Amino acid sequence: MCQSRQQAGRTAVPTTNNTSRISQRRKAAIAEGGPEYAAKRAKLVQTAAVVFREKGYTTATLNDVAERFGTDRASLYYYVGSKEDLLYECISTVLDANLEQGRRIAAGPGTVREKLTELVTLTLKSYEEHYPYAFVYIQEDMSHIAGRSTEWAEELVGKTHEFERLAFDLVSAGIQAGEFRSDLPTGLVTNGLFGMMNWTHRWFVPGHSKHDAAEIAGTFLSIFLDGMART
Amino acid sequence: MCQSRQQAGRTAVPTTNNTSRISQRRKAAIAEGGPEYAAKRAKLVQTAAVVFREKGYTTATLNDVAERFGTDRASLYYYVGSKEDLLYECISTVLDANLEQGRRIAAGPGTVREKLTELVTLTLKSYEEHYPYAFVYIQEDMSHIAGRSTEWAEELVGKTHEFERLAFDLVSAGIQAGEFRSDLPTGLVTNGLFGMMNWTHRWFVPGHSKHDAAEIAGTFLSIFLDGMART
DNA sequence: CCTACCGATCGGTAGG
DNA sequence: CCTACCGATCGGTAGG
Repeated sequence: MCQSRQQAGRTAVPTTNNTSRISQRRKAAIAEGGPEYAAKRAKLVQTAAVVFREKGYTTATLNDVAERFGTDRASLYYYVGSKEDLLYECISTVLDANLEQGRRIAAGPGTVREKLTELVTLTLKSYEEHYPYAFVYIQEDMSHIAGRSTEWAEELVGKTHEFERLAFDLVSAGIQAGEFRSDLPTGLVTNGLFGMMNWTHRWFVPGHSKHDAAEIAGTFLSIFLDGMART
Repeated sequence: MCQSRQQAGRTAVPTTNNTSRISQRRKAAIAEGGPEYAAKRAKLVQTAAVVFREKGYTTATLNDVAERFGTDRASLYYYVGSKEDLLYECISTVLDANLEQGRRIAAGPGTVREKLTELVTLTLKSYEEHYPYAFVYIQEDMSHIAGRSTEWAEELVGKTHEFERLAFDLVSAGIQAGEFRSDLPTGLVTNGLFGMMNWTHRWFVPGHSKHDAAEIAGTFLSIFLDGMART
């Protein structure tokens, strides 16, 4: 794709020029914490999520985002420092929410089956609630997006792994406790569960599909929990 | 990302200029059917598949492909008419193979469980065998890639739906025959199965992963078939 | 002086 | 098959 001259160069310096006048004004506006500014910034991120969902992150241009936002492309830089900033904002919101709830479920009371039921339901309801942010999160493979391991990409990949680990540990505990069958590799089982959940982004459009998140979660859980039951 | 002027325009005419000198020479070479030419063209498609897998189709440039192929970007047009041609070649090979085998399985003898076992095993072994073509097929969402409904995109989407329909009909037949439980929506069940299979592209690297296609297929089938069993 | 931008253009690269 | 380019557009920044 088209790269900025900073990326095109051989240096590994940050992509964004953080000393430009517009970036200084952006930082000042963020520091001030005006509620109007914050609201308009959040609205911009939402607009970006809609456009990224429609066209894909790399194919979508900042001009597409600006047009939908009803402003000029150059004006976006009053709110964000780069296109990647927009992607980060889209993803981190839903990811942080999922992770916090996931940790709470894992640490809470209940059997493995109950906790997995909560975790799967949370994931699909979060997808429904945080659409299209959640779509962008699943669609955009971080390892493909970030050419090199930037700090923010590593953070998002790390948090994704932590969430997956919550499920893996629950499956593992279920096998240990004798709730689940023990003849299948735990990693493959967990990957299969996430496959059912994450592939929804290709066919589930909240508000426009035949079934809602609760029904989808229920169906997947029926298959998974019965399929994993000790015979 | 950067779009060609044909796409940027409002017309629905083909992207490629098929009257250019290089395209006429390409057609002549294809018509002649020289084995050397065909072999080098196939090698180019394979190189493209490797690059598309690494960077993603839109992010990858023809210069990336040419560099890996050991030639100039402009020279690629002696073998293919456009970047989209390379994507089509990558995908149609694996898709046609899967569809042909899938039809044979569906039309053949056996119970629903036996046929689904064959279909899932075929899909994962095909992924393993046709990697990285198969990765590109799953990764690149056709509805995102083709801005408008081009002929080749429609063909690939149609064939994908036909393959999915084979599985849907098998699940449906299994419910009718009393082999499967009847309390879950057939569409969601089928989507869950394809989710398990297709999400492999995010974590399964043939030859570099802990488990092979047969083990993955066996694990998914154990969960799915036991989970779908009539209680 | 501030805010929220605009019109114009930068260096580079896209597919062809 | 390369050299030499095109019309268009990229993400990002300049001054006002």
